[in-house]
Amino acid sequence: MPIDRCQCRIVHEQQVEKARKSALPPAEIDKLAQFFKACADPTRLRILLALHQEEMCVCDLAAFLGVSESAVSHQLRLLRQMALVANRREGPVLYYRLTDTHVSQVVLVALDHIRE
Amino acid sequence: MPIDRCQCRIVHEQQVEKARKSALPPAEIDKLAQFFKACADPTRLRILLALHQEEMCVCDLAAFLGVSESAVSHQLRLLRQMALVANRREGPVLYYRLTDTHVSQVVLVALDHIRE
DNA sequence: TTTGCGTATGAACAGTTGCTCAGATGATAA
DNA sequence: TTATCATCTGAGCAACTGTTCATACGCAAA
Repeated sequence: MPIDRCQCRIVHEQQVEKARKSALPPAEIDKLAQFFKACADPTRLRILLALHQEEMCVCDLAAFLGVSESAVSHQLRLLRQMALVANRREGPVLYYRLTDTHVSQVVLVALDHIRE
Repeated sequence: MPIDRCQCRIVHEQQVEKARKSALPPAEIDKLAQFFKACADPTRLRILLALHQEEMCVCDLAAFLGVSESAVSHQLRLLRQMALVANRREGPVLYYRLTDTHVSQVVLVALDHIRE
């Protein structure tokens, strides 16, 4: 019987209907959530902020962050899958960089928010 | 002995040093991560997007989202603690709204990113 | 004060996350 | 080929997250 989980009697039908009409498709909501998840970890944030300055290899990032190279590699894979970073091979070394400016933009606006 | 966890011999000292100098303080990194965590859940994202249109009460949000009012209330508390939403009481009803435009801005830029 | 409604809260549990460890790639040089 | 280096990957586990359930709170009308 819990089909409609809201047991309230007073529901502003118009507002709910309006929200339903302008809602994004579930697939897009999930993608958005995934994107924010990628930014929602201190280690990954520091990676993104570091790469915002210039490209770096896994080894450098590990030294900068003070964590194991394995941990960095795992995080970079996640960021790669989300298309936030890309890499370039030079011999045995992989240099990572941000894929586009959207990432920096998002982080900088968020920074404005928490600083205000 | 694992003070310096990076066992690599080739570390680009200059780049690491540059990254260290321009790094944000840990407190700010954590705040940023918390902010993104608040956006990193489909339910909370849908709440934020709905409130971007107009203010809504807990009951309406529950109906719109198709989840229990308790679940909505828990999520709203989190968003309140992160100062992403604020509320206004009218009798027994609490109407929630976004606190500022930064949230919408961030979400919209992120949307651009995933759509490109 | 008592009742009823909308909302808030704490405990508890399944699912997820980020790390470490050990081993496997792939490129390069001997 | 073999050895070495930088990096990647899968398994495993402690810590965290989002939901449900039961209960408590706060306001308004009776």
